[in-house]
Amino acid sequence: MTRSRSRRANEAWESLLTAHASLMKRFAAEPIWGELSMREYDVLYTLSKHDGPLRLFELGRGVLLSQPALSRLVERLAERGLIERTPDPEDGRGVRLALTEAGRERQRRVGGRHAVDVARAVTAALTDEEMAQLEAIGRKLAAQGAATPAQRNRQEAVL
Amino acid sequence: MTRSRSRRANEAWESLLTAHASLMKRFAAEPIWGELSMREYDVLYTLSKHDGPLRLFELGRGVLLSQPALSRLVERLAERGLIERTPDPEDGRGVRLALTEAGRERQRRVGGRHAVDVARAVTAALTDEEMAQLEAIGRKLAAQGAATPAQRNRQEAVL
DNA sequence: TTAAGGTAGATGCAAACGCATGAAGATCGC
DNA sequence: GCGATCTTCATGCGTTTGCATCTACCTTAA
Repeated sequence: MTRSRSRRANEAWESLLTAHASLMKRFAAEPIWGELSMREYDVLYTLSKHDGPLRLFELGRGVLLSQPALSRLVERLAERGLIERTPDPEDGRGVRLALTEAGRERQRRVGGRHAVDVARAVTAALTDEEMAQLEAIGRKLAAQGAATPAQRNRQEAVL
Repeated sequence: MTRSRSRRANEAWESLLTAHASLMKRFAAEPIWGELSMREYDVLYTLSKHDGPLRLFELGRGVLLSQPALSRLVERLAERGLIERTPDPEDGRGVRLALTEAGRERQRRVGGRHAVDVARAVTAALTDEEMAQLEAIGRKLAAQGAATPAQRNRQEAVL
């Protein structure tokens, strides 16, 4: 790999990081969250995307949080009546997580307002083409991040 | 604004979020960080990018952390001898932050290893053109996030 | 069948975080 | 020039996080 290609990769990643931090701060400052933290909303949103119940470790893939922290975050949301936690009948170790009706309603309310802010910020900054590019690029990067070390080794071996 | 344009904006943002979480997890799992947390490294890196000393609130713009949390993170790094904190002669309220020699050396060591991982992941996922697109898109989004509410109002008034 | 190793989630505990607030200096208006 | 307001950073305090570890269950193979 050329030196400049590595450098460009790092610049692109730093650019993504900066955009992320900058916009996250802006979104967090919006007065739309009510009693929810952004992390809590993230969990409710992830559950709302999938129709069936999710396992804790599946939820963990999408959330930037340690397993114990996520376990307790879910516990708190369950105590507040937004999530229902039931033992998984197919795996005695597991838990099945699903939104309660209150949780679903809360996600919709907050999510609707948040989507407006996201749309405002992103459409103000990007053209339609750039939005499409970002979506495709994000998808590729996420797939790369999700790859297991073994898969990555195989991938490297091919190069 | 059309409904689908808003929807595309949200999909693009979600794509960025997913990529961010996915790759951050992967990078965090790499055994390169030594005694540094990624947030601590982020601060050291930000200081290393600017040659002159930085004010605390300037540092805060780039870091996704509350002001008190950043204040204490800097305090801990100063206690460990990686950052030097001196009162700002031009503003009695302020603090000037700079890397010590040990801090600079530590940033270089860890940063070098981290850059290798970033390059591996990003170059494996993206073409050169996509990397360039991501860099440009991130720059635009960051600028949008950094705009003050007043600036955004003016911007909207024009539309 | 059962022992060995692996995986899912919970818990103890110290460290770190966010919110609210305080202290001290800067800035603006009259 | 001086009080009112704003800005910058620090601190008290309750909450949340991460690391290490534990328990319970699943899986594999002899």
